[in-house]
Amino acid sequence: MCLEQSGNRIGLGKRFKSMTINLKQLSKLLKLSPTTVSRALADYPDVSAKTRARVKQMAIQHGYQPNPVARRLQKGKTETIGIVITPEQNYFSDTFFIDLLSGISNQITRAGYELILGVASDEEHEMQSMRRMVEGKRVDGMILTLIREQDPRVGYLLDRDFPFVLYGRTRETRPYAFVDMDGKQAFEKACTYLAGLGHRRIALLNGEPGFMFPVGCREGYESGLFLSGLELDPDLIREWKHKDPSQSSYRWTLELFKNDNPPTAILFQTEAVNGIFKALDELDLQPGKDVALIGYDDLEIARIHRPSLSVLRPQAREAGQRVVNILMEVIKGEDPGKFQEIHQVEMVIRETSLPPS
Amino acid sequence: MCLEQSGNRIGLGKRFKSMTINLKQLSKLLKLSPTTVSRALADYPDVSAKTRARVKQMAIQHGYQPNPVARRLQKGKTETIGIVITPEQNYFSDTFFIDLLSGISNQITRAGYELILGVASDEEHEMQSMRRMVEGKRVDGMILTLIREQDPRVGYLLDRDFPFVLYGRTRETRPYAFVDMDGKQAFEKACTYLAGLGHRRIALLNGEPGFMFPVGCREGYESGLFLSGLELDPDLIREWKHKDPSQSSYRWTLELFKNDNPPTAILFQTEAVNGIFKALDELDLQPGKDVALIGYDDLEIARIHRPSLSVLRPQAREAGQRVVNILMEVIKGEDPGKFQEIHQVEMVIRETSLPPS
DNA sequence: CACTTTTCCCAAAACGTTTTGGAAAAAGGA
DNA sequence: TCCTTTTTCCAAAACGTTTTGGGAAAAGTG
Repeated sequence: MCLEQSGNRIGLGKRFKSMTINLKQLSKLLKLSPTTVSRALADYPDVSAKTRARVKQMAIQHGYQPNPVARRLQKGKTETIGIVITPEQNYFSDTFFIDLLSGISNQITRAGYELILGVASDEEHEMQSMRRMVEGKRVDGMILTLIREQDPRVGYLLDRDFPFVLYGRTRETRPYAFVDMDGKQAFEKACTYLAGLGHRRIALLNGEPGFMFPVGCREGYESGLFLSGLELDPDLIREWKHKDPSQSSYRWTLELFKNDNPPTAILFQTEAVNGIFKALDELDLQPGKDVALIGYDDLEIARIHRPSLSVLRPQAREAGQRVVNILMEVIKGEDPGKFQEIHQVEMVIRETSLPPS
Repeated sequence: MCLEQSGNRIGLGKRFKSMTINLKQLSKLLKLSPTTVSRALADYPDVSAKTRARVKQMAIQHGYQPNPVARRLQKGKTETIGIVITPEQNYFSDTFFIDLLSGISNQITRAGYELILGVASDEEHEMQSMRRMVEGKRVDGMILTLIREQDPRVGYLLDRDFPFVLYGRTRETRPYAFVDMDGKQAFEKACTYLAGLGHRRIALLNGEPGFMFPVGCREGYESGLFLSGLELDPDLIREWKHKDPSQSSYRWTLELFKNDNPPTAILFQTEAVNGIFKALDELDLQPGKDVALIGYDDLEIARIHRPSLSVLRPQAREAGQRVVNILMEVIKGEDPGKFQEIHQVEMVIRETSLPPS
């Protein structure tokens, strides 16, 4: 008993490793060369069907899996994609982002690649984390999210011809690959819908300037007003802060209704909904009834709130998958400029988009 | 112009690679052997101070960084840690988890390691994703979170002597390494605090059974009642569902106040706060004034809500860092049973923990 | 049968490091 | 001076794959 235990102890470190078999051992078992085994498993045509079957069967039997590190060295690839997130900017608490990440992760796994994650506290560390991945030869490609209008990451990667794909867009003249939601079309649709219901004073509570996504939202809003024959009133447009969406949107909503000609509808990013609800509550205005609301992103709260929130719903999972598929092409050497996708956004009408009372 | 462009085009694929230098090239530049250069950079004592300085200077000048893939192959390590998250179980939308992840990621980077992320849709895929990492030799160790009472992941890893650390605990007799928050002490503290204010009917809205963390919370709650000389009333204990914290806690809170002897205080996980606020609002009860509230986890909403929510605040970042430090020791071969840490939880009194009216 | 083609397999090299086991040169001791 | 010790460097092997460039045996062709 005591002996057995100490026997185990000594072997502990090695035990796991010894459970695993490598190519040379497998080939010895089969009385074949490592070359042939490798090629059999990779379905090369120059190995006979009979031996291929024999090899595969033996591989399964012994649970052989090629050591990815060795393969990466030989192939000169890391088989790894990098992404850096900055929780400070909130973004992450959004189920939307989780869906995006889920799509990304699953597609990467399907390709036999790995996703490595960096968590940065601010813009500077974000860049630092990315440089470590790129210059440290730790990844074959990068995925960028939460893009800013002037985004140094994009210039950095373009300068090095390093493969990357944006979820979003930026102001950059050189061609690059991206997948983006059609925020413009979405907000235009929402705006004309509300105008069609009879709303004449439609407000926009937009994301923080500096980031790219509010730009499209604003364009869509303005275009929607124009198409509906409504005037643009700068008093009805404000921005919430990324660092605390609820707080800033709360303050802004209160302020907005001090106006002598207050809005009857608000367009906004769903992230900011808590502050709006809070403010409306204090003002004794019923969401949906007194003020129509349409949010961008279908978060949990939008579904469970009473009244439930009408929203614009981007298909985040699908977008994440596309990002990865495109990145794989770019890594293969395809021209990034060929891959610029803008995805449509669906509108989900629930209880907060009624005609004005 | 045109020529230049096409020149660039042709070289595109190679250009990035050619920017980077490897050990052999560097050693040629220095007129030294690769051995010496490698050892100089690694501060071995058998290379003279003079050449070491020369080597390091040249390495910096040419931006040399050892290829991590080659080093991993030689060292027989992946220098990689794995983690799998399951967004279905919500968990992730919690800033608490982001803080934990942030601590984990930063500490892993500091160690020169990589963090690879799996996103699984359910328990089965969670296991599948982990097996891919472990059996595919893609990681040196695993970090597990959101632990269940009976957690197959733990048994799986123990059976293989594969290094891992839990954030949380499980029911398992074999020794394993973990970092956990002292949920028991936290809820006991909160409970006795409320009782000290004069509350006699204190309710517990606890996490879903099956997971481990609600167990400690309940123990602390019961112990707190006992220490305060209060009876345990099963009618005052309910569980919310992980899949939709807000919805289930909303229903439960409404139900609770149908009681002829309703509570004057509620203990709960902050994750469930939206449903509680919503229900209290409908019941015309003011949080803090009519019902005292203390939540577990200091989420954004706790700070910005008016009245602000008193909370128990776990130090997630620090916990994440500890998890990584411990995992590194376990990977080195230390006995996992030596590393079992339970961290204290701080109580933050804000506006929702007043005496009963 | 003799020659060509096809089928099937393999030895050796390569990927970029680190480690092992010296060996030459310099320094120290008598 | 000669021997020993210390200092400083390096060639070769190893990590576990995949790819390259054949080569032997079998099959086809006339």
